[in-house]
Amino acid sequence: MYTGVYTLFILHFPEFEDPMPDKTLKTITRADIAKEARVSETVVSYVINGNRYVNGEKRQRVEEAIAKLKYRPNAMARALKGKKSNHILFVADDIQGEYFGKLISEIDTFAYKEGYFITLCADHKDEDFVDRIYSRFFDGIVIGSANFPLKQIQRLVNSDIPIVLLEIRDYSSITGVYGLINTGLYRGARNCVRCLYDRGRRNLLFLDRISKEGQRSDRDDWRLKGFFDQSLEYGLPVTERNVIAGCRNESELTEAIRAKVQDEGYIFDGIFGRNDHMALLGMEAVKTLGFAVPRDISVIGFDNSRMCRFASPKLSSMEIQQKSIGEAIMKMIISLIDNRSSFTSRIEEHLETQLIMRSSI
Amino acid sequence: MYTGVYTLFILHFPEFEDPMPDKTLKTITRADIAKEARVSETVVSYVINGNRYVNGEKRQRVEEAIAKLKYRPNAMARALKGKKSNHILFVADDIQGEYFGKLISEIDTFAYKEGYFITLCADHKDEDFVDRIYSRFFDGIVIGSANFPLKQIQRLVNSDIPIVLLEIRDYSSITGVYGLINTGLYRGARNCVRCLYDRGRRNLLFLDRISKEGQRSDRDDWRLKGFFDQSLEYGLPVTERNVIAGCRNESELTEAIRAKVQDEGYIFDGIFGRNDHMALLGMEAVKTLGFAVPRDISVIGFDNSRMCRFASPKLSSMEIQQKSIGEAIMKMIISLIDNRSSFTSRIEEHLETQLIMRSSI
DNA sequence: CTGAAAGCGCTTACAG
DNA sequence: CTGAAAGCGCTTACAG
Repeated sequence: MYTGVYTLFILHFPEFEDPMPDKTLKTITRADIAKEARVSETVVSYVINGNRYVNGEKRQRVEEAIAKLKYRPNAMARALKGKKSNHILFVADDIQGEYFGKLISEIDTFAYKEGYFITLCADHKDEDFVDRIYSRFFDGIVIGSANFPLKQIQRLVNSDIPIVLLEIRDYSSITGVYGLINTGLYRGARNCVRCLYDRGRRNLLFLDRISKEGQRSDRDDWRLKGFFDQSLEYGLPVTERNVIAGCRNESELTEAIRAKVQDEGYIFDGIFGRNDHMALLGMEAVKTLGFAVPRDISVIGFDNSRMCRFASPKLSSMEIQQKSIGEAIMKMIISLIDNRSSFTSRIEEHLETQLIMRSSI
Repeated sequence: MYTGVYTLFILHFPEFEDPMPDKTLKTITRADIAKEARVSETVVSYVINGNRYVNGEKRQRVEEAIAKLKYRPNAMARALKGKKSNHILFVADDIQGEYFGKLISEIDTFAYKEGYFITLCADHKDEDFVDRIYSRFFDGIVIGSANFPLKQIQRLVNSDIPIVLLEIRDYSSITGVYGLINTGLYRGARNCVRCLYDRGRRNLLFLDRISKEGQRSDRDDWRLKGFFDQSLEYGLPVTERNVIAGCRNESELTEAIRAKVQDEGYIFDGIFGRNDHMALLGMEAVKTLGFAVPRDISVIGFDNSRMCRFASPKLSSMEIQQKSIGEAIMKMIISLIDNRSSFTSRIEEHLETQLIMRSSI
C-alpha cells in the first residue's frame, strides 16, 4: 500500500480567524459609517457613489471606516431610490443544453466584471410570468427563448425596461427601442443546406427540437427558415416530408425516423439537426436502420458542442460564437441600462456562425 | 416546388391590443390602489399579504383595483422592509457542464412554483466576491462549487443567511446551522472502482477535471477520495501514477495520457473519469494510442450525460439524480428561509447515485 | 463646499 | 376591526 499520494494533495482544514459569528456584518449601515468617520451620512453617500467632490481628509476617514466596519451598502435600499439593482434577467428555453451553458458562462464572466448578477429563468408559460419579471427588480432583460410570445416581448419593450433579444427567430415585427443580437443562425442554416447539397444530397430531413410539450418551431424560427429558403433556392422539395417536429422525447424522435423510412418510404440522404443532440439522435437512428454515415446519409448538426467529437463518425456542426455573443449581449444591455434615452430605435449586432467540418458529411 | 409546408407552421404575426406604451404599468403603487379601492394603504397591504382580517367587501374592491390597474408590488421596497427578496443565489464551478444545466433546470422549475428566482454565478476567486453576495440581496445561497474556500463558506454560515451546500467534497469541518445535500458522490466513486475491479482491472487511472487555472481537486473531493479509499481497500496502488490532474485544457490532458503510457511506461487498464467529458477524452486518447476499449482498457465516467450514448463504445457512467437533488435543495433552502430559527444544527439529505452500464467496461 | 431633510414603496406596531 | 404614522437604508434636490 502506497501512501505517498497524500503529499500530493494538500490537507487544509482551515483555522478560522474569528470563530464567533460576526453578527455585526449585517447591521452596519450608512449611519454607522458616518459616526465612525465623524461626517454626515450625506458625505458617506457621496464618497461611495463618487458623484460629488468631498474634502480629501474626510473622504479618507470614510474609506477607512468602510474598511474597518466591513460596510456593504444595502442593495435593496439603493435600488429603491432609483439606482440600479445590478441584476439582469436571462430568459432561456433550454437551460440544460450546452449552448446556453457556454453562453451563460461567458455572460457571467463579463457581468461579474461590470458588477452585475445574472438571474436565469426558463420561459415559463403562465400568464403571471411577465408580471413577475416586471416588478422593478431587474435593470434589464435578455430574452434567449424562441417560445416567448411576441406579444409579451412587445409589452416589455413598451415599458421602459431595457431589453435585448437573442434572435433565434424573426423579431422584425417588434417595434420600439431594444437591442437585437443576430447570431447568424439564418445564414448558418442556409450554409448547412449548401454543404449537404454540395455533397450531392438532394433528399433532406430537418430534425426539429424535442420539447416536453411537443412544441414545434414556428416558421419564423431562423434555423427552420434557413433550411426552407435554401432548399427552395436549390429547387429541393420542402414539404411535411422533410421535417420531423413535435417530438416530446428521444424515443418519439427515433420512432418518427423509423416511420419516415419504413412506413412513409422516404429515403432521405441528408439530415440537418436543429442542434447537435438532434443530429446525433438522428445518426444513431439511421445507423440502427442499417444505413451507413456518411456513405448513405450525411448528417450535420448545430452548436458544435463537445459531443460532436466523441461520436463516430465525428459530427460536423455549425459553431455559434457564444463568447462573442455573450460579450455583445452584455455590452448592449449595459449601454441600454446606462443610456436608454439616447437611443431612438433598435440597435443591432451581427455575428457569424462557422462550419466545423468533421467526418459525418 | 412544393409550398404545402406553409400550412404546417402557423403564421402568427400578433396584433397588439394596445399599441401605445402602457407607461402606467410602471408607476402604479400602493397609494393608487388605495385610492382606486377607496381604502387606506394599510388595508391594501394586508390584503396583499393576507396577514390580517379585512372586511370582505373592501377586500374585493382592493382585488378589483389590483386587477384593473395591473398593480405589482415593488419587490425592492418589500425586501427593504424585511420581507424576502425571493432571490436565491446559486454558486457553481462549472456552469457549462451538463450536470449543472440539468440541476439548474430542475431548481428553476421548483423555484418558480415557490415564487423564487435563481441567480446563477460562477465561484469568482477575488476577495470581493463574498462581500458582494452578502448585501442582503439574497434570501438564501446554494453553494455547488468544489473550489469555494471553506473559510468563506464558514463566514457566510456565521452570518445569518440561509445556506445549502452541495456536498461535492467533505464539509464536515463547517460548523453551525446550514443545509447539506449529500449527493452520494463518495459511494458512487467507490462503486466505480468496484466495477472496474470486478472486471479484473487492477491498474487504474483517475482523470481529474480540467480547469483554466490548472486547479487540482483537493483530497477531500468526494470523487477522488472515493477512488482512493476503495482502491486502498482492494490493496491497489494509490500513487501519483494513478492520477492525472491539473490540466488546463483538453490537449494537455491528452498529452498527459500519452506521456503516462509512453514516457512513464504505466500501462493502466482502467480509466475513471471525474466526469463524462474527462472519461471520453481519456477514451479517445487511448484509442489513438492503439488500445481497444473495453478489451484492453475499461472506461467509466460520471454524470451520465447525453454524450455517453453517442460515444463508441457507449460510455458506462454513474448517474447523479439531478431531479431529486434540485428538489431537495429547494425544499431545504426554503425551509431554512422560512424557519431558520427553528433549526439548531445542520440538516442533511442523502441521495444515491446509480451506475448505468454500457459497453465501455 | 456641505448637511438636514424629504422621499423611494413598502410593512406593521401602535393607538384608536 | 382599521388607519395614521414610523421606519427599512439609501440618494439627492435644496438651502445654506
